[in-house]
Amino acid sequence: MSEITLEDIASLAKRRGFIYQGSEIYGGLAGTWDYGPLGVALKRNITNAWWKFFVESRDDMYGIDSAILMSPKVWEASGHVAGFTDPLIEDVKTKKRFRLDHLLEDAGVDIKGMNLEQMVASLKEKGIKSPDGNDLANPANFNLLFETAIGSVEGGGSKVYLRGETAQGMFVNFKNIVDSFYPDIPFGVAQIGKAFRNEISPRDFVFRVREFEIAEFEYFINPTHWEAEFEKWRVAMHDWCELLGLPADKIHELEVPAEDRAHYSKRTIDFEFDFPHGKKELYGLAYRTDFDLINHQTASGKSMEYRPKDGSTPFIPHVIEPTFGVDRTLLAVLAAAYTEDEVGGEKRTYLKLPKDLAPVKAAVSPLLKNKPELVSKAREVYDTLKKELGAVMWDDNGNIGKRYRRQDEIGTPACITIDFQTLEDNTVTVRNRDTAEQTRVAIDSLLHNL
RNA sequence: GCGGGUGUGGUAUAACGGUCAUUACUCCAGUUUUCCAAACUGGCUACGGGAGUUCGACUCUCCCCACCCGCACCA
Repeated sequence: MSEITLEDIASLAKRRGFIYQGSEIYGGLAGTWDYGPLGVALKRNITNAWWKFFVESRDDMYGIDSAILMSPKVWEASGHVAGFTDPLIEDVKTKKRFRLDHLLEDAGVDIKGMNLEQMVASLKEKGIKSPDGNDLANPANFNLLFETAIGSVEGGGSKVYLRGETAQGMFVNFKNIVDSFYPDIPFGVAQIGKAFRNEISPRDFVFRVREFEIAEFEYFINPTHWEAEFEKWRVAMHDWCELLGLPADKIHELEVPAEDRAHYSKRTIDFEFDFPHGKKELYGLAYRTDFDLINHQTASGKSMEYRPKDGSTPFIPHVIEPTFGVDRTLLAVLAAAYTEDEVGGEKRTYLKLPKDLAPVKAAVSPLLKNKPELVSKAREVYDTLKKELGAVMWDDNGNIGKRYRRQDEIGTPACITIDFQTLEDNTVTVRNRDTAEQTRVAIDSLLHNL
């Protein structure tokens, strides 16, 4: 049994209708992927489980769905317009690009408030060369925010950005939530939605893409006990991983050192997962302090203070932010579920998905498709289950073994087969995906059994 | 963005400057089949896109696009 690769997963995902290359018939568009029928089902099951786990099952969490287009002032206040930009400069010989700001900082230059021109001037003044020892040229800013324009007149209109993260939608609605519900602190605001980043090089299937889905929440706290809140969510994130069926020994916490942290963060933990292409970031947990609320208070002129009901001193809440990349979650789930073993001496591939996540909950088949009495009985069972479970598939392709293998590959936990005994005593066989074992179950207790 | 590699049906592949582009699996229709990709018959589907060279290009050249590996980036 060889190591599984990203390509194994991408190939199965395409073949079975989970994930397709974006705009494929036109040669594709880099960094975009389309979810097919099974992919969207799997993704929904994941986001629904997330919503249930972090929002619905709690009484301190408020869900929202904010607009993708937001006032440009939001991104100026958040620091994304300035801070989401990387000034890069090119080695004239090797053509490698380096961070201009990093080169200056390494040379002891204080770059605060410098624009690109000033940085280049400072670089020349100091005679800084590239790490490879050559001259540097062609400085350029790379901003990760996608831009578009409001207004249908070409060239006219005003510039707006596609949101680079969903977090700001939560911060700008902080006041609204407080006004509508006046929750006790601590409380959280949660959202699942698309975000966009103009990545220089999208990579590794759906791992790094230009359009992606994020599930995250901002948990507003009193800063005096931020460590305890941070710890609470750290543990909850592991519980979530377990719920997804991700093996605990494939999850690694990385304490992000101060110099690598985002400017606003006092503490960050990356949750890394052993993906087929290596140990990579899956989730993040950050203590964002009061950075965002203060920025928005300053920029908007609206108070972001929270007045405790007990009359104690008002304060601007601090924020703990757990972030979950949905596409990365789906990739991790697929990678963890992808299993090869042998049944009856034949190799088989199957997705060992948790029942709740499986895109198809059960497949129904007549043992033989040329026996009308079996087919009509199977149809009956199918119709009943379909009504109750929804995600049930009818499968009468080829022979029974072939159907089992087919369902294995998409992770269907149970295959229900109607045979001649069914006609006599109203029982069916239920075949288990993981063990390939079959049990006889009365039709009446099928629902309960699944 | 830089460097290297790759691009042939849904998947995995073969060949060739010159008839209708090979094979397997999948898929579809049918025969058959009393539980793990059986067999038989038939069928759909491909040279990533665009220019150029040539009498003729999937094959050679250039440009573009996408994917993979390395670097860089990853608030």
